Amino acid sequence: MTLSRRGTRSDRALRPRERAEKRAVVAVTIRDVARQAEVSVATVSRALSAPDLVRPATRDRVLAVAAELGYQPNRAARSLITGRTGNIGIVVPDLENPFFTGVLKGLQARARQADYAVFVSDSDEDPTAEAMLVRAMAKQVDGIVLAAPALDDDQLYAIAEDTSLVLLNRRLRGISAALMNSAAGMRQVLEHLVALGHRRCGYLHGPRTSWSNRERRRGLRAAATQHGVELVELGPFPPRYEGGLQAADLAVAADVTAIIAYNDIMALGVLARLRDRGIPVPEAVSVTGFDDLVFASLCSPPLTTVAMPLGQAGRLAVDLLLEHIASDRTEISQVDLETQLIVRGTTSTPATN
Amino acid sequence: MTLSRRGTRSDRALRPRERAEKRAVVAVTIRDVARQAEVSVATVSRALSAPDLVRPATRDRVLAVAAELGYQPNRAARSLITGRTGNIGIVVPDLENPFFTGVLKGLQARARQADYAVFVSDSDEDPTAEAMLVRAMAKQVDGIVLAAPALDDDQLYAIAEDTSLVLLNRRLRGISAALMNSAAGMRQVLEHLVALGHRRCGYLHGPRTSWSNRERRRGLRAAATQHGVELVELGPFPPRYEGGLQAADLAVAADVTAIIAYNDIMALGVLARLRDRGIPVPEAVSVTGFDDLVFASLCSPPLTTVAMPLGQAGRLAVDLLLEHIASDRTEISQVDLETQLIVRGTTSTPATN
DNA sequence: TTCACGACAGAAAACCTTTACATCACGGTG
DNA sequence: CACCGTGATGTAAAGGTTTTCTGTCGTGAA
Repeated sequence: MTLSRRGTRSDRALRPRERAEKRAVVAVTIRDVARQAEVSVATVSRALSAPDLVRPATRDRVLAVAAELGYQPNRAARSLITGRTGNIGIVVPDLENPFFTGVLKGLQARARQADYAVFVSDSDEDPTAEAMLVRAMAKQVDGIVLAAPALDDDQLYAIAEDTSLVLLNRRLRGISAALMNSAAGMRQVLEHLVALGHRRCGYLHGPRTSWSNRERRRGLRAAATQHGVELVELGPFPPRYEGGLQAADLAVAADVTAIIAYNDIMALGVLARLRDRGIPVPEAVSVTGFDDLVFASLCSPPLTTVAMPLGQAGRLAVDLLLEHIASDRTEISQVDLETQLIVRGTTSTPATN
Repeated sequence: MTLSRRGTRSDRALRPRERAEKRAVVAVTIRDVARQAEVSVATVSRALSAPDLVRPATRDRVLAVAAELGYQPNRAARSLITGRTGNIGIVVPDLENPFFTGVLKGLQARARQADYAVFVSDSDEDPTAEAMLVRAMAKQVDGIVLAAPALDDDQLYAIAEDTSLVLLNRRLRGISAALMNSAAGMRQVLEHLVALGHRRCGYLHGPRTSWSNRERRRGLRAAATQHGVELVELGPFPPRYEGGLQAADLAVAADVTAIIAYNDIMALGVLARLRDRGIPVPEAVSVTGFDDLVFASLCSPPLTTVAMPLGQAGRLAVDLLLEHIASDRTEISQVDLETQLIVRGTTSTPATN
C-alpha cells in the first residue's frame, strides 16, 4: 500500500558531493580540548559548565580552544552521569488537529529557549497507545507534557510517580497542569446566545472521557440553569469534521435554535451539513464552535467561537515542567488561562416561527 | 507579556498522591538482571540484543528475569558506546501549517514503528534558525529530515557532510529526498482550466527561494506554453492567508480569468478578499489552491486544489533516512510521489465579457 | 587417548563526561 | 615559624552498556 503511489525510484547511486573522509568525522572529545589547551579534562569540563570555578585566564584559553576545535559535549555521556537528558516530551492525541499543533508550536519555542529539545508523539486518541508512548519516552526525557490525555486518573497518577509530568487541559489533584478555562468560555457563549433571544440550545458532546468536554458542558449547564435556558445534549460525537456532519441532523431534529459544538472542527462539519440541506445559518439556526482555529474565520459565514490561548498554554506547560524538575519534583502548580468569545457571523437572533 | 493573561496561580502545594519512595526509583540496571539470573552482564546484554548467541535455556531465564524486574536498557549508556541514539529529528518551517503537520504525523507514526523517537523543531521559516536547529539536533539524532528547507544548496551540502540527511520537497543532487511532484499537479490544474476555456491565468508566487514554488511554476509554464495560454506571474507573496488577501487585488487588476495560488492558504485569502469585494467565485473568476488541506473543502465554494500525499511523504522520509543510516550513509535515493487534482467549486468556465 | 573445534559464557576494556577528593601554592594569622 | 584556609587544578572513580578477547567444556575425528 505504501508503495502503490510511489513514482520512479531514481538515482540510486548519485555521486555524493564529497566522499573522502566522511568517515573521518570522529567527533572531538573533551580530551582533545584538554590536550590542546594544556589542562586536565576536569578543567575543561568546569570551564564549560561552571565557569566561575576556573581562573579567567585559563577559562578563556579553554573556551578558545573548544571553539576552534568545534567541540560539542557528547550528550549521551553527560546524561549518563548527570541523569539529566536535556529533553522533554509531549504526547498529543492528534497531530493533525490545529489545536494541538498550536500548543506544540508554543511549547517547542519555549523549550528551545531553555535549551531543551522536544520529543513528540501522536497517540491517535488511543489511551493504550498513549500509555505506551509515555513509557517509551520516559527513559529519555526529563519530563513529559500530556495534552488532553485520554488515560484515566489512576494511570496518570502511576505515570506521575516515576516521571515529571505536566497535564494540558486536564485537572488532577497533585499534578501540575496548564489549563484553559473552557467553562468560562462556554458561559460566554451561552450568555451571548441568551442575549440574542435563544431559549432552546443544543450541545454537541465531544468524547465522553475528555476533561475538556466535561468542563465545557459544566460551564454550559451552569449558565443555562442560571438563565433558564433549555439545554439539549446530543452525542457524544467524534471531535472531527465527520462528527459534525453526523451531529447536524440530530440537532436539527431536536428542534433547537442554536447549536453549540464541542469544537470548531465539529462546527465546520455542522455548517457543511446544514448548507447541504439548504438550512441557512444563522437565519434558521445559530452555530458556535470552540478553539478559534485559523480556519474558523475563513468559512462562510465566519464562525462564532471561543479563542484559546494555544501558544501561551504550550509555553506555560514548559515553564511548569521545568519548575517541577528544578524543584526536585516537589513543586506543583495548576494555572488557568482565560478564553475569549469571538462573535462572528454564525450567530444571530432565532428564527421567529 | 507571557504572564498577562494568566489566571490565578493556585494550589502551590497540592498533596502529591504518594510521596513515599518517589526517590527510591533507582532504575534497574543490567547488573541487577545479571545477578538475579545468575549470569554475567555480557550474557544479559546478548540475550537482549543478539538472542541467537546465547543458549535458549539461558536466554529464556534472562528474559524472564528482565521482564519481572521491568528492566529497560539505559539509552544514554547504550548510545555512548554504539554511537547510535535511536532518535531522528525533523525541522519544519511552520508547525501551524497543516501541510507540515500532515507530514509530521506520517513521519512520527513510521518512526515509532521502527522504534525511533522523533525530535521536532520549528524554524519559523527562518533559514538562520533552521541552520541553528539542525546543528543543535545533529548531535543527538541518527539522522535529520529537513522539510522544505530554506537554506541554500551549499549549506545543505555542508550539513549532509556530517549527518544523515533526507530532504522533503527539495531536490538536490546526491542527497536523499522525498518529493511531491508539484509540477505534474500544476500541469493538471492548467489543463483543467484550459478545458474550461481559460486563456489568461495568473499565478500567485510563493517564496522565491522555495523549491516547491519553482517546481510549481515550472510545471505551469511548460503546460501554459504547450497550450498557448497566457500566464501572468504575480508576487512573490508570503505563503499565508494575508498573502492571499494582498494578492487578490493584484490578480484582479491584471485582468485574468483564473487565479492559480501557490497553496491553499493563500487561495483561502484570495477567496476571502474577493468575497469582500463582491466578486463572485467562480462566476467572475476561477481560483485554485494547492495542498488539499482539510479546510479547502470546507469553505464556500469549496476549493479546487491539488492533493498532496502528506502522510505518505512523511513515512517515506523515514524509510529513506533509515535506509541511508543502515547502509553506512552510502545509499542515496530520491522518490517522487504523485499529486492529484481535486476539482471542486471554485473553477468554472470564464465570464464572457 | 589425544587433538581440534565449536558453542557458550565470563572478564574487562571502551565509550565520554562529571564530580568527589586530593594536591599544591600562597598568603594571612597566631 | 607553624598552621590553616582558600583558590585553582589535577586524579580517578563512576555511570550502564556493548563488544572483544579469553577461557571452558563437550563432542567428534584421528
